[in-house]
Amino acid sequence: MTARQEKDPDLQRSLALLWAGRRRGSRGPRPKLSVEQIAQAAVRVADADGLEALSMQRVATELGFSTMSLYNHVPGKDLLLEVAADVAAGPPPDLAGAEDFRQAVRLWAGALWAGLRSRPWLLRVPLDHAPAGPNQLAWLDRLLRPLLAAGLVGGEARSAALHLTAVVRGTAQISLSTSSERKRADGLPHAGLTHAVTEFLDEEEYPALTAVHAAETGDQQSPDGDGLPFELSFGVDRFLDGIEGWVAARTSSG
Amino acid sequence: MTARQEKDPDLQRSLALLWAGRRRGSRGPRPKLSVEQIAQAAVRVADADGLEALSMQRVATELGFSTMSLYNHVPGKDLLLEVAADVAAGPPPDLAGAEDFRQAVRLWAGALWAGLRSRPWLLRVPLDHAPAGPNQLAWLDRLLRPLLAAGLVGGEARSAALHLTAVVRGTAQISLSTSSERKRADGLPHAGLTHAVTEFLDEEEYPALTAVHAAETGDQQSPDGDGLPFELSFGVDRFLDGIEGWVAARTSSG
DNA sequence: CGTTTTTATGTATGGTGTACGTAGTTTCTT
DNA sequence: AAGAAACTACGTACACCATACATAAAAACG
Repeated sequence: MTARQEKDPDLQRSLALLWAGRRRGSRGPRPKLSVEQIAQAAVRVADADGLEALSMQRVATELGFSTMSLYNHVPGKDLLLEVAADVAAGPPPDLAGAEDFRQAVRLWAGALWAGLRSRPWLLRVPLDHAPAGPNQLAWLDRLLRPLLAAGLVGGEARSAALHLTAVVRGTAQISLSTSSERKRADGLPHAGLTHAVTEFLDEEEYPALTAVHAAETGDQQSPDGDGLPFELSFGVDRFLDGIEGWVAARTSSG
Repeated sequence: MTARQEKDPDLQRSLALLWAGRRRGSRGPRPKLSVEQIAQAAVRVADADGLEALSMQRVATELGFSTMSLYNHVPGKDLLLEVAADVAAGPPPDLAGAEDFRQAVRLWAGALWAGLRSRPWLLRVPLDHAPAGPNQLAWLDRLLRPLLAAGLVGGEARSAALHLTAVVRGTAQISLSTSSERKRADGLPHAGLTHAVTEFLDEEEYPALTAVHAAETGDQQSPDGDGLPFELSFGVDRFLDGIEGWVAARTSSG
C-alpha cells in the first residue's frame, strides 16, 4: 500500500465510475470479470479469513484470474475495499412497521449491530470520508426518516444520525473483537471494558475505574426484543430520551 | 504483518510487560534502546507522515538502530502500535474545575476531540480490545468520575462512557478525514455527510437524505467555548439530557 | 483487411513484517 | 580467574504485499 494519490476529484470520479458501473467503450474483447464479481469475491475472502487475508492476489485466485487483471476493473485496493464494504453492508432494514420513532431507531441500531456482528471485518475497513456507496447511503436514509418524522430539523437529524452510527460502530468495535475473538470461545461479548489489566489498577490513580469494575457486567439483554446488548441499549435509550425532550420543548414553546 | 498469534493470555502478558516495563535479567549487555524511546519515535513518525509511514524500518532508522533490534524490546508491530497510541493519547484533562457533570463531560469530549484533531492517525490505529494502556485508562477514569457523580450506577456509567468515547471517535473519524484532508485546504471540517455523491442522489430512493442535504451545514460552533463542533455538540447534549432525566426519575421515584 | 481499443497475463520493483543465525557484551557461577 | 549463561544488536533471508509496465490476444470499427 503506497501513499495514496487521491486528490478529491480523483476519488470522486472513481467512486462515480463504481456507482454507474463504468460504461465500456465496446472496442476490445468482452470482459470476463466485473466489479461486482470482484467485490463479491473480496467479501467472500473477508468473511472467510478476515480483512488481513484480503489481498489482491487472494481475490484474484479466488476468481481464477491473474492478480493484475483486477486492475482493469478496479483502480486499486483502497477503492476495492470501499466497494466491498458497501456490498457487504447490504440493504438497510425496513422500518415501516415500527410503531414510533424510538422503536424504528432501535430496530435500525439492532440491524446494524447484527450486521457488524456477522461481519466484524467491516469495523476494520479504514473509512476516511462520509459514506458514499449506495447501500451505505440507503442505511443512512432509513435512519434519517424516523428522525425527521420525530421532529428534528435538517442539521439536527444529520447530527443525530451520525451520532447513532458512531455509537453502534464504536460499541461494536470494542465489544465485538475482530481478530482474537474468533479464536476464543466465540460469541460472548468480551466484558465491555478492561478485564485484562485489572491487576494493574491502582486504586489511587483510577478510583472511578475500580469502582465501576466492581459492578459486574450483568450481560443483560435489552428489554425489547431487538437484539441490542445492554451496553449499547442504555446509551441509545438515553439519547432518544434527549431527542424526545428536545423536540417536545420546541413544539411546546414555539 | 502476518497473522496474529495472540491467544489472549499471550497478549495479556505482553501488555503486562509493557505496563511494568519489562524488568531485565541483568545478565547481558546494557540495552541502549527502551520501549519508551521506540514508542516515542513511532509517535514522531506518525505525527510527521501518518500511520501508513509507520514501519519498523522507519522507526529504527529514526532512532539510528537496525530494524531488528526493535524486536528485542517489542514483540511486534501490533503491540508497538498499541503502546504508541497510548503514549500519543497523553494524560487526560483535569475536570476538577467543572461546575457540573455536564460541563465536565463536555470538557472531556472537547479535549478528546482536540487530541484526535491534532493526531488524526490515532483514528486509524486498529483497536481490537478495550482500552488497556495507562493513559487510555486514565482518560476513561476521568470520564467515569463525573458520570458516577451525576448518579449513574456502575454498569450505566460504563455504558455511558463507552457511548461517549464512541461518539467522539466516530464523529471525528468521518468529520476529520485523515489521509486526504491534509492535502486539501486543511482544517475545515468536510461537511459532515455526503457531499461528493450528491449528483447520484435519486430523490425516490433517498428522500430523507435529499431533504436533509438541502439544509446547509451551518458550521456553527457549540455555544459553550469548549471547542465542540455542532455535529458533535448536539448529540452529546441530547445524550446528557437523557442521562439527567434518567437519574432524576430514579432519585424521585426510589 | 488493418487499425484501434480493451482485456488478461507475466514480469519486475520496491516495499512490508519478522524468523533465524551470528557476534559481541555483560554478569553470574564455579 | 575462567567458564558458562544470558542478553543485545546486527545482517541476512523469506514470504508476501500493491502495483507499474510491457506483452499478447481479442473484439469491433474504418
